[in-house]
Amino acid sequence: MAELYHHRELEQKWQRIWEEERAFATSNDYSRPKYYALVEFPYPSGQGLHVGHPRPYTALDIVARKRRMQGYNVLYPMGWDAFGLPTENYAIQNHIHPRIVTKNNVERFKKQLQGLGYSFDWEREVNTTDPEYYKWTQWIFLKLFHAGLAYKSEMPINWCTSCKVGLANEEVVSGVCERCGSEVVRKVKSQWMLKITEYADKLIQDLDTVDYIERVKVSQKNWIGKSQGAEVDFALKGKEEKLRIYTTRADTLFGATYMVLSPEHPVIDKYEEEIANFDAVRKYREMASRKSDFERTELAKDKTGVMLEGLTAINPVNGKEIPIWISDYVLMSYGTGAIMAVPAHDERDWEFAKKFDMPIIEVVAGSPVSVQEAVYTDVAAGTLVNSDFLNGLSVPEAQAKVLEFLEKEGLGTAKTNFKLRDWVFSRQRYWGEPIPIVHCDKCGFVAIPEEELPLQLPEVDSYMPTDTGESPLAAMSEWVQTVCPACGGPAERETDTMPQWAGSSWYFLRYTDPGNEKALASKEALEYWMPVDWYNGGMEHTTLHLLYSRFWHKFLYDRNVVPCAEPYQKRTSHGMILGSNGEKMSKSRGNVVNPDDIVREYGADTLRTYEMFIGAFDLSAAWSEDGVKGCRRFLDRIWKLQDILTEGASYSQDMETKMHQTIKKVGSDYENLKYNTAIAAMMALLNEFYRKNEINRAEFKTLLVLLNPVAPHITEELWERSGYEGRIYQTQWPEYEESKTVEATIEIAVQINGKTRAVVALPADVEKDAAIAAGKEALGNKLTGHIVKEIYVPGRIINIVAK
RNA sequence: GCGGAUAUGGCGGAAUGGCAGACGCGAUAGAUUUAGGUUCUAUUGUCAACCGACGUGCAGGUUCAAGUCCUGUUAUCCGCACCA
Repeated sequence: MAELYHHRELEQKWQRIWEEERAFATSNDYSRPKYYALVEFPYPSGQGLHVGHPRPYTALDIVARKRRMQGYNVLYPMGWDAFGLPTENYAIQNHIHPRIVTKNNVERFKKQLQGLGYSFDWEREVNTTDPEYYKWTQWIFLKLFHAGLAYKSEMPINWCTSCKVGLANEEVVSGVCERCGSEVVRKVKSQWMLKITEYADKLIQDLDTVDYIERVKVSQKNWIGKSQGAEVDFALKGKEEKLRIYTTRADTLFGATYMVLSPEHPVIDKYEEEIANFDAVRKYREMASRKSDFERTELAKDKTGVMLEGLTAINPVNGKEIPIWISDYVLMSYGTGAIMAVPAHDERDWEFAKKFDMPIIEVVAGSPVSVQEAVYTDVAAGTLVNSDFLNGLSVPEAQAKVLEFLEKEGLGTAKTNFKLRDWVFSRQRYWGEPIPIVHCDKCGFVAIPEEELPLQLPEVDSYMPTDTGESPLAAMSEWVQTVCPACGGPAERETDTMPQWAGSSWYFLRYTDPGNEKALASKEALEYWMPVDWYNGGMEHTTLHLLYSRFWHKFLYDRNVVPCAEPYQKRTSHGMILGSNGEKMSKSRGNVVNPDDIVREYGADTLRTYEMFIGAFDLSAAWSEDGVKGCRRFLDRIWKLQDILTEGASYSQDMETKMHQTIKKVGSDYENLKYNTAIAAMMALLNEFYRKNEINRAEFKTLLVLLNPVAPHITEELWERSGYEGRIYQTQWPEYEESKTVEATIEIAVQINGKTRAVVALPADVEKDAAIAAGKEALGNKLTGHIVKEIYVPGRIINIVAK
């Protein structure tokens, strides 16, 4: 009898040996086939590792280990996305430097990850807060700046009243701060912006060239929000000036009965004198400006607005005079900040028209009820009416024709718009990358010279953001006061820092060559390793992080820094791990599971196996301690196979087919995110050995290798104890023969009218006639009536259709 | 409102249009044990307990055959939200 399975000693032993032997160090031999597997690097929070972390890490660890056994040079790296607010807030509360907090958290995280036996190449660890790392984050920013893609702009930003920091639109959730839940208000500040909109089209188009799971592609497309329409000029009666609007329904031009401008539209100020009711207009604009974006959209479902008395617009296609309104349902930040209102065929316009009693003219027929009763927006079915030269056309035909007309007459042009807006890149915080720009009264904004990078974060007395909204860096006058690199005169440093997204937008490049002092990575390393072959991360990052990093990568590609247009060849996402009550794990719900406890009590291999067995990889799954125990039992039974091990050196006759089938299934399941069924297949195989009460050396060896990517420690130990050659991590992935996965005789269900009535055992290669004859014989007198049809699906089923 | 996903035993979940419920958990009975735990064996969708009938959110349809395909519908979860 073998001794008991002591997971603790055994796991520590192998983690030590792997480290000593540099088992998973990536080779720089660029002649070998490469494989780059990537998981999102964590934010090293003070709470330590969450049980959610090991799910994706184990999944790609399985892929990485399998690839190594298949002869690939594998890069599977890990690092730290360590700038960010929680660390800074902790530092403020406890009066510890964020650098120290980060260092402690990273140490803890690293120890926890190493305790799980991941095959990360720790020699390539990166940390976004390391000046040698953020030197290159700043370098990329300067490239963007020189290319005109980074600019400063006065603009209303989302201001978190509690964090005292500007937030990107994406960080505002339901009108409150994504991080702290406090109220978000609008505040005008001068902000650094990145022109991601310049890449909007490419970011959509190139999705066709990559292998992302469908819902990730869909959400990227929705976020970018491309729409094709037209810009049309409406004349102002008695003025030279024209008002430009944006529409996706130029076909409905004849139905435009009024115009609506955004309250911020500049033309309003211009004609202050002529607007008779300017006091009312001013009042409305003030009210609108006080509202946050959230209030404007969420709380103002009820349409409001004011008509501009004294100004009239002229519909360019029919010369009709129409009134101009302002309303906050029209946003200055999209299109031209002005629309033509076609109440018959646009829901918002219809509501507005009903409220303010504006005329509703039908120009697309097909509605079952009058457009006075309900809005009609069906593009596919309608036919144009009341529209002069467009009458009788379908919507798409009308769109083409009216556009042709507008362009010919110089009244408008086709125009594509995007919902995507430029990226607010400034944070008024300490714990982030300093923006390497100075402001000189004479020269304006000037980049600091590349040789001066990294521009290090100075030591400050307080990390507390100021009430005025300035970064804590602003209080460091010694640091702020500098000389202009262009003219040598006095200048001031930028005191805002970069958002957390910055460091994570390019980290995968640094892994390819992390020590490089001359470039973010060498050309050779980038050409060999990029693109990432498989990137897995959370669904919560499928819009922002993915979009931002693709944007930076495309920019770097255009600047000839990286060799490919897309950073990630394949992107998958994992589901969340929920508490045992099916709710999201959180301290307040009291359902948090600490991975350290599981590792201590059951072992890292058990935790890994359980998290892979818990359910479909891309769906969320609830934690179950009983499920953990079941996986531990499975490993115990693997361990005890030692007791029934016999000497045979090839698969036994009756196990051969099963072995080949299992190799095939486990291998393909590992590739297709079906870790749960891979483990189920190995459990079934294990049960088979117990049923026979024996396993030979060839069978055991194969089973150990198949299981190794999931449970690396126990399989390495059993490998050694059984006297197989070398280490299991150095061995080859087993091959299977397709012909040997097919059983010689198969059991086939025999059905009458689709209901199973008998089962026959037949040779796998049986002919149809013989199969049906055997089937009928097995049915015997159950078969009555006359036979209409006989169906034989090879290897599957015999169905006799009888009446 | 728009977009995406999900719905299968007591539970987690399997099923290229071909015997629904693999695998695991839990449960029941038995063996081992002083006992509990562990381990082992057997049973375990429901009803009927003999043949059998019924079963994948709900209602239809296609097919020799539907959890799977089509049409409609309900519920839950996630994302976005006046983007003209």
